[in-house]
Amino acid sequence: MEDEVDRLVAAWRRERPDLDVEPLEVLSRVSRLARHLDRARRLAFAEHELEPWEFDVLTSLRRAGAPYQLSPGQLLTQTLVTSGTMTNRIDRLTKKGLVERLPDPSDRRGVLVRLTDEGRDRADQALAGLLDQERAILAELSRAQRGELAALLRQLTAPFDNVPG
Amino acid sequence: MEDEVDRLVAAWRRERPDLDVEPLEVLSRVSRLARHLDRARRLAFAEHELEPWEFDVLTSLRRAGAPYQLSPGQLLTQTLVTSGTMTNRIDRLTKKGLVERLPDPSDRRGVLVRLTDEGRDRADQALAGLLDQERAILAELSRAQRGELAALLRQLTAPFDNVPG
DNA sequence: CCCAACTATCTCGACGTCAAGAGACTTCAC
DNA sequence: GTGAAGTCTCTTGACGTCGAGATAGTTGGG
Repeated sequence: MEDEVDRLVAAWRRERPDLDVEPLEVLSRVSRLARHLDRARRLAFAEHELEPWEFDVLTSLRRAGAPYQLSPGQLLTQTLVTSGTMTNRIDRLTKKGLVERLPDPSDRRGVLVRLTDEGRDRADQALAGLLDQERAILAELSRAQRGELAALLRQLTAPFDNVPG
Repeated sequence: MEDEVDRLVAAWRRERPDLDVEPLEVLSRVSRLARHLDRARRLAFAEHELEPWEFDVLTSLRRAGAPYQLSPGQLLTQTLVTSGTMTNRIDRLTKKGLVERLPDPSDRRGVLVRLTDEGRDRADQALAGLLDQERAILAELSRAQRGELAALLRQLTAPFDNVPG
């Protein structure tokens, strides 16, 4: 089956026959698929009355394990947003009762952000919903194909994930 | 080589051993890789003094072929932004002399956005730079692997690209 | 001890996007 | 032809993010 990238590549080959546009076959698909996934996730989370950014923060805390608390700085590095954004997010999640701020007992500059019981439940429910949705999307592929795809993608992500930058 | 998703999946298996988190192996990698690509692209475009959104608009016009003009509405559907955003983008690109607005001769409500000569050159240069960068990222894989990867990704994107929504 | 350098979090202003709707024009059934 | 419905672009206001700087607290060499 043809997709939007096939059309895009065909247009480039017509307009710029001098260029080798083969890289777009892989990387444009990655970007476009990510965009589709963002939209699909937004819908899935909406059923649990969560925004994607809320899910990101709550699940970072959830993955940390009991007692489900991290500093704002640790949350920054996990979610890849800036500090001003994180302050704002924690404020809003606190207002909704999903997290709470505690003073860090070992550093008076610091703060710890802890999941409330409701925050934990909401994160767990939303994760289950997300996985159901993703399984449906991946039903296009066989188990073996999914494994292959994961391995190929890992080869591309590993260099990014294993350098200082 | 291990990547960030391997760590993420391991954390979930520890915290939620009851869930099957296999879908994350594929789709979290897609999302994370897209994020890395966004950053890398921003850097590549900066060498040509272009923002990613500028590249999107200019190359949509470029791909249309001579005389390199489209209506704002056509640009909306290509770039997946809303109309207010597109008005703003066209305004800024006009100020930079990369596109110009022309009245649509066949519909007085309408406008045509046309690439200037400079806009066309900038789009061509930025595309070449982007392809060089993407080739470097894909050098991790053999030609055959790239083909496999493109085919697997097409299977996932095609359903999104070929439905009304 | 003390001070300089460093770290952690929060504050603030600018910016880009979105969503809803207004205004201008076109189309088509009657 | 005329009016209602549809289409196209632009305007507006709210919102979330970023980036730079401010504030408060910590650390370590001398």
